[in-house]
Order: sequence, then C-alpha cells, then structure tokens
Amino acid sequence: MAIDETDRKLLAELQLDATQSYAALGQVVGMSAGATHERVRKLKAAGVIRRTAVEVDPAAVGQGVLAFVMLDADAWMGDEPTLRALAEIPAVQEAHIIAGPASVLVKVRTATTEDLQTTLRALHKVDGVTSTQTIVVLESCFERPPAVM
Amino acid sequence: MAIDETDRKLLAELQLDATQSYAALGQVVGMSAGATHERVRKLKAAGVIRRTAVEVDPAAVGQGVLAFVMLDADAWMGDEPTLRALAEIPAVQEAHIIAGPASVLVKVRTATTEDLQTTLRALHKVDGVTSTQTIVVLESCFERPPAVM
DNA sequence: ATTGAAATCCGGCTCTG
DNA sequence: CAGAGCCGGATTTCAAT
Repeated sequence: MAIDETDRKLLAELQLDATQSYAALGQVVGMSAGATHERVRKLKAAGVIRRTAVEVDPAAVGQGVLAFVMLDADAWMGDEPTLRALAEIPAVQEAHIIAGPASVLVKVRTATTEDLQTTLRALHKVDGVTSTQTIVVLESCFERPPAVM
Repeated sequence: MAIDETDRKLLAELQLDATQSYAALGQVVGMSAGATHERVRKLKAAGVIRRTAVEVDPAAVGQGVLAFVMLDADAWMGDEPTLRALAEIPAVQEAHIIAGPASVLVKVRTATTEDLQTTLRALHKVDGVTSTQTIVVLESCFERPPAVM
C-alpha cells in the first residue's frame, strides 16, 4: 500500500492516542471526519495498522522484571515446533532469529527474579538450545512507538 | 491498585482489541456494560492502562530492519543528558540500562542496513559511549503483549 | 435509563489520469 | 470518461453520567 504524508501523520497521532475522535484527527491533517475515517479504514484493511490495543504498565500486572536472553543452539531454531515451544512460555514476549554468535534472542518479563530463573530453566529445555546468556534490565529508560517515516 | 481476576481478563481482552464495545467486553467477564465501563475507567485512572494506541506494521512504514545494540561506556549513562541524546535518535525505540558487560541496550529500527549504519554512527557520538556491539535481527518470530498474570 | 456525542453510511462534487 | 478522494448531512450506535 502507498503511504503518503497524511497517512504518516495519522499513524503518528494514532500511536500516541487511538481514542480521539475522527473529527479531532481530521483537524490534525486538515480533513473532514468522514475522509479521515476512510483513510484509517484503509490503513487497517491494508494491514498497516495491525490492531488497536491498550498499553499496560508491566509493573502493575506482576511483570516488573525484564530481561533479554540469547539462546545458543546446536540446530536451526527457526522451525515451527521450536518456535511454538518458545511461544508456550508465557514470560516470553518476543522471539527474534538473529545474526551473530547466538541463534535466537528472546525478550522476557516476569514478576520476580525467581520467576526469571524458572523461565530460564524452561528455555534450556527447549529442543536444540545448548546454552543461554541473560541480560537483566535494571531500568527501562524509555519505550516508545516506532517513528513513522 | 489491586487487580483482581476480572481486571486481568479485561486487560487481556483490551490488549488484543481495544475497539470492542463495553457491552461485548462485559460479555467476556459476565458484567453489564456500565459496570465494565467503570472498571476500565479505574484501570486507566490508576495508570495500569497507560494509553490506547494503534500497532503499526514496521515494515509498512519503512522500518524493515531491526537490531539490538549494546553500548559500552566509560561513565554512568543513566543521566538525563545522555538519555536525551539517545531519545533524539529517531531510530532508537527502546533504551534499557542493563547489568552485565555492557551498560545500555537499545532497540533500533531502520528502513535499510545503510540507515542502521548511520544510526550506529550516531550512537558512537553519544557522550560516554566507547564501543557498540550490534545484534541484527534476521526474522522476528513473534511480538506479543505481556501475558497479564 | 437518558442524554449527548461519535462512528458509520450515503449521495454528490471535484480533481486527476 | 472513468476512478478515486473528499465533503456534508442523516442515521444509528455507543459512551458517559
């Protein structure tokens, strides 16, 4: 889909606050509410907007500990069963196949460091994983939406 | 704030789809639309729900390249000026102070690997940064909302 | 339950290819 | 001439109290 400057502005606004009315959104880009609605509808239909969701404070829901774990493997980990095994660990929020020394990088959130340990044990049990290297986050300085270019 | 089982269900639903009506949400937790509305209002007021935003496909807006960069520093990087310098680099989406060999871990999204290189150059120029170690993501297997516990 | 606002739908207009 | 995009109003649904 072709994204123009108006779409970018809409996306930037909607990443900050998706609750505002189409009339207010229209103000920002200088269009009517109806036309704005149509733009956003198309962005959703095209998959540019994947979904609209609330952003929850992790600490408030028992996820105060954040860590990144690099997984080394003795085989290719990009296959379905392996990824499903990772997805079945609830603490695992993201999984990325990476270039470089390790094979997979996962982002993990838990309530306590003890739960983190439990998660690491679970990661070790995943087929193909030979070792893990954990980076514990002391403080998240900021997490923000992608700058729409 | 105290979060009960009903709140958790609401949060889980709203993380998947924040566009549904309070009537539909109420169905899930077995409550009236009005009562559901009140619950969600309190969750927002308490900061458990930080905001509601659209989730944009990074590749669709010229952010197809994802990398994690670990920054080594010769001084403490947790100060305001340093963090502001990081925040001013648009490609930097997240910054975390970490335990372990490096000081800071940043998540970076760019359109091309060439832009990634530009970003790395910018990171090197940040005060206190002595070296960087980059992990390029070949494929993101999944990125999902935190499992509300 | 009631009020007010906002999303959604529709017909007509304009500009462009 | 055909198509797409935008506007403005009418309708209905939903949020808010």
